[in-house]
Amino acid sequence: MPLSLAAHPMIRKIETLFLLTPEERDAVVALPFALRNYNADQDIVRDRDRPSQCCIIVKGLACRYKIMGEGKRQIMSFHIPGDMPDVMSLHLEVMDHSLATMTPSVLAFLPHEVLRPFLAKYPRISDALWRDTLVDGAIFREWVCNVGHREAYPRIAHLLCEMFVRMRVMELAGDDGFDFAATQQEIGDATGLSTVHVNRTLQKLRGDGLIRSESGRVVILNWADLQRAGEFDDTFLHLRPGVVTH
Amino acid sequence: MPLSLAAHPMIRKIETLFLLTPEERDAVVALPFALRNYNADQDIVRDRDRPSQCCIIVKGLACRYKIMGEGKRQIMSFHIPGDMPDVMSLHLEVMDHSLATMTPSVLAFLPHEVLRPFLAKYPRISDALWRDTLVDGAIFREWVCNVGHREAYPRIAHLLCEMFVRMRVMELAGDDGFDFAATQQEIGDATGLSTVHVNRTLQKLRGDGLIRSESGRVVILNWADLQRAGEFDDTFLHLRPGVVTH
DNA sequence: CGTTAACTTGATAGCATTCAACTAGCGTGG
DNA sequence: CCACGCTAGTTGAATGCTATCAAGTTAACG
Repeated sequence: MPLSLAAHPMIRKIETLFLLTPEERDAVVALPFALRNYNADQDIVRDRDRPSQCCIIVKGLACRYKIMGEGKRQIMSFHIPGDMPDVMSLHLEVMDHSLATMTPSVLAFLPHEVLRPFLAKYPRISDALWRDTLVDGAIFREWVCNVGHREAYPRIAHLLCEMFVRMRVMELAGDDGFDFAATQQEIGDATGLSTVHVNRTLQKLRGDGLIRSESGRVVILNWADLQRAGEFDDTFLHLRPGVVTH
Repeated sequence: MPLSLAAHPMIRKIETLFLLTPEERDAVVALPFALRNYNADQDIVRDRDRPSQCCIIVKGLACRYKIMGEGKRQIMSFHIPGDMPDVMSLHLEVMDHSLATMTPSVLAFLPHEVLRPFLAKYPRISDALWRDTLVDGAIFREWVCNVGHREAYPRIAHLLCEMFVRMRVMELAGDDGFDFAATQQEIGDATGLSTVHVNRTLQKLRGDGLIRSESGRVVILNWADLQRAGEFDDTFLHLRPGVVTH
């Protein structure tokens, strides 16, 4: 089931890291992805699973999470179209967390047995995927900093900045805002804050004229101040120079 | 400057993930590592650097950190002999954090120009390094959970469990405890807690008979309860089955 | 239009920070 | 040899950010 070249999420994603040759691009497009539709809040892979395939998010919003003691859950990252949140399963047999959709989504799957020889044949693409997992790691480190050393207000501001830049790079956001269907509960699970406090903090961000949030959408009213509030610096996203951000 | 085979930290490290063939082992030993001594609290690479080499920790204790606003610092990981904390620089040009020793240390360096063709020649070792960076990523995710959803007591317990298992796997710890020269300040920087609170929490852990801590050394008095206190589960370390832990 | 999920608001409680001071250990230099 | 200074660790009190509890409001949806 071929995906169209123009909007191919994997190509766009890799090219946020470096430019592919035409042959490489063709090879990616020729890969036998299996598309599948998901509802909101469906698990894609679960903690302790041993996946035999990798997925790419084509449409929708997903997250990694882990259920902690007392049934609370920690969200460890959000994922947007183009992301391949389980490439790691190529090298790590057992999942140490779960992956789930947050909105109705479309995912493209590729079996490990197809991907492995493909990467052996195209080492530059293999390196690109390695690089992508390294950027993921950099984002996790940033989250450690965010949750570890920032208070609620900058913490949420930083999260919004990250999502905005990542979406813009993938051309999924205009320059004024982006679709972000996370509930306040989910933002709390990601930032380690209670729903109540997320609510109050968002109100403050709105009151300060930094953002406006409608249902499922965040409008950036003052990008400079939002970045300042979140101490945001996009170095950790390791974007290829020349990629459009703002 | 060849390192002895028996205790070669890179080999031992890779073999916590999978077993090397004799030829692969020889090839690793033959690599032209450059050894260098460091004092405590010296930077190895700095935020924004563009490293041209990778390092392996041969002896000592190191950490990744980032300076946050107001001069506070967040430690994002601790590193022990065998760790290669900047392999990522092979694929990510610019450092998004710093790397520093915490104790007097010995490091072995290998230029990117040597490592790159080496990895091209030994794809299994290349995959092992990829895998190792993925485990690093898994540890960061665990830290997000730890800092995001656990209170001081389990948070510190979890950190101690992690360090103990990692050290045991590298045969750097007996079954009763391990050398850990982090100051309470540094533990605070890593867990996002104030020095004062780290101090009080350690006292509680000691008072509950879980650990004993002398200068630079942690003695595990009750491993089962310490794990329970920290909700610790070593899945995220992705150890090769058969590796000795406890 | 009823039902449920998401969001909002107010009040109370608690974990952790901050400030400040004090102790212990250790190396240096007079 | 002891004073001095420095670092790491310890303790107490006060403040504060954030969680929790409880209830009410809005929005979405069949």
